[in-house]
Amino acid sequence: MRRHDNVTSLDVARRAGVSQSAVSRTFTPGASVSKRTREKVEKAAEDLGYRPNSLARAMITGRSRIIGLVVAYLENQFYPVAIERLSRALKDEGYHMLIFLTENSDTMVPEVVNDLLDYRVDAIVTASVAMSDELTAQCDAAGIPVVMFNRGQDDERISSVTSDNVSGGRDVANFLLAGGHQRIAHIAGWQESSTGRDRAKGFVEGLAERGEEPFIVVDSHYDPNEAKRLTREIFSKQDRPDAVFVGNDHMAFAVMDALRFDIGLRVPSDVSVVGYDDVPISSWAAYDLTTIRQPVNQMVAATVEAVIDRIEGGIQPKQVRIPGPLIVRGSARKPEISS
Amino acid sequence: MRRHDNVTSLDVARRAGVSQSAVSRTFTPGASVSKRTREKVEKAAEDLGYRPNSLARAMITGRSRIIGLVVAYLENQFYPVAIERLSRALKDEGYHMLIFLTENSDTMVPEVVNDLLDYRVDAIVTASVAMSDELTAQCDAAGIPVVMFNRGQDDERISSVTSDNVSGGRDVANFLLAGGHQRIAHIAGWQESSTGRDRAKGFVEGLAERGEEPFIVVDSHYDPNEAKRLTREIFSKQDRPDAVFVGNDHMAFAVMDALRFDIGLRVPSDVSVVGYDDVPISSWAAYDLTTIRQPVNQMVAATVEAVIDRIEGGIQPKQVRIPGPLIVRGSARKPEISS
DNA sequence: AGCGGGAATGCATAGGATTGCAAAAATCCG
DNA sequence: CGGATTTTTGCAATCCTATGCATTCCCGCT
Repeated sequence: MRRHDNVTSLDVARRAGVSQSAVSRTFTPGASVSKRTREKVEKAAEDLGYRPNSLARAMITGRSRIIGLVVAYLENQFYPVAIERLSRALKDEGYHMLIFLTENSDTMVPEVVNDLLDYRVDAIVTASVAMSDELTAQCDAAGIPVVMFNRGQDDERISSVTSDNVSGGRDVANFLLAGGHQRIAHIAGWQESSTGRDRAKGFVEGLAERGEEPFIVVDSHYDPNEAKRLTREIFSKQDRPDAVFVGNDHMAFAVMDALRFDIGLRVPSDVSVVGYDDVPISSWAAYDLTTIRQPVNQMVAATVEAVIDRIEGGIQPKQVRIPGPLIVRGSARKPEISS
Repeated sequence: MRRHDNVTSLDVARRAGVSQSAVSRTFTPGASVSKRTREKVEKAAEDLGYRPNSLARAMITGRSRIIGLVVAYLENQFYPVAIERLSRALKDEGYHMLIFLTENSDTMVPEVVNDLLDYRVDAIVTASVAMSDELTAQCDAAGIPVVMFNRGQDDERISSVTSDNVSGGRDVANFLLAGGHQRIAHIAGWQESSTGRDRAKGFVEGLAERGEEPFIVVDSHYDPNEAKRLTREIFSKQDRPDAVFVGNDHMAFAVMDALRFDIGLRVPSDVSVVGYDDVPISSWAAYDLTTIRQPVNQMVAATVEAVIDRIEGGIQPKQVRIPGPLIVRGSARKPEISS
């Protein structure tokens, strides 16, 4: 097997007739090198095809410039889109992303986090994944900041970035009430997750403020198949809701399919449907889903900021909550315009 | 700023009363350590919370156990799904994924690849991204194997894994002809990409074998908006196709939306639509898309195998092409069952 | 008891870069 | 032009682990 003798800074140094330090310095922004040596080094590096070894650099500086991303699943389009933005934003800051897919379980997450710690990532971003206290402590002890994306957390040691799910839920309640709906069901997101809980909470509160109660609230565990099953169950009875707020868009599509194709109801004339996220598919004509937009760009920006702050500035963790607007489309009856 | 003094193998060695080598050996599978020292070391490591530093290990072994993934965009659900599978499969083999999102351009791809080379990744997997000859040569010189996922390549130095797009295209042609369609359009994938070309080629050949010609073939550049525009253009004329084969599912959805909601045609009674990929959305009732399945699992398995072979075995690059079945659903008129 | 051989251990080096420190060179300024 | 700075430069130590080699240990066998 052919060994590819990597060209090192020493090789470059020899060829350029300078010390190895000089080479290092030409490739370190802000280091002190004269124009002449820099040119010599650059020439030699070019000739030899030299590029600094990031791993060696990471070893000595103690920064890998790698961010670990832990994400549970990508079927819900919200995450791929967010990851895409996140990756781009981090690249602009000179960071790279080591990605891990995992189940949101008590056995897999620690395993994955250990792998990340082994790679001495500079920070960990979790998306749709919760961290146990134990794990949090472990990262904290290792001095590795954790930022949770789209999942809140009471633990003060962890930064989190979410949209304002409570007010989002409340907005949905108000919108549906304004549309004259009487019997509003909620197929809620996973009640073990902060997003699921908060959206449900805001929604129920919103109804309560107007003296109303939800027709029913059920936990879908963020599983579209489960959501479908629940839809069939709830809507095939005689006394059925006239509107449903679904915990996220991805499930809302499944719900709409079930309503239209399994049960034969029409949206929105028979039932109004509202989702949460505003993923790209929501604007597709087949669904045209009214939903709360999660401001992905702002959320990503906040995440990157939180990450960088903690890595470079040593700033304390913070909890960011960004409000998102209601996007009115055709899947839910609209309120009469009151003059 | 507090320095988190990382615990090193030396610390563990001291505490366990053994040499640093012994520590290293306990954490290296297959190395020669007695049960007694192993236990002492494990105990000490546990106490101190020691975990071997992957970066240091990578430096000395020359393997980072990191695979670089370059992918152009994640809106097309085919890629997130594939990435998810890929990540899991690689993890099982002890590899991790450094992910890069890029445009499929001549300026960005080299930039990204350089970043990857800097991290001394063990291999590069590209998804929906083409590599210039120059770049290929560069990776080759660095001894880093490249595997292209879902994109073919003439260059023998690169492994590629695709489905059999030519035969897939042909199958579509046959299916639509068997369904009695007379005027079949093709809103093709990007003709600069092998997938786009091959699917179009197989389709046109398939028609030709039965003495037919496509109604029209246009290049959508894999852009759903462009596909929509083309759909409106093609189908709003008097003399319109009675079927359309779309270059991938993601565009097929856009096409169906345009047909139904912009033009007011019905699928499949007015127009049959066939896609390519069989992403999860295709089976959603709202689209119920007839399509060619890309066998993601097999493709991922082949990709992982190709990667590992080249890293560990030094096997030569190879081109893998896996056939995928036609999945018949409701978006295209079905052939009469001939007794 | 003595010997042979495999297993276990430790020593020391390597891997490729960054960086504090001190020496050398270049620059400034009166 | 000489001394005082400032800028460049090189030396050498450091980051953390893997591993070839030499040595020691242990065990079984005659």
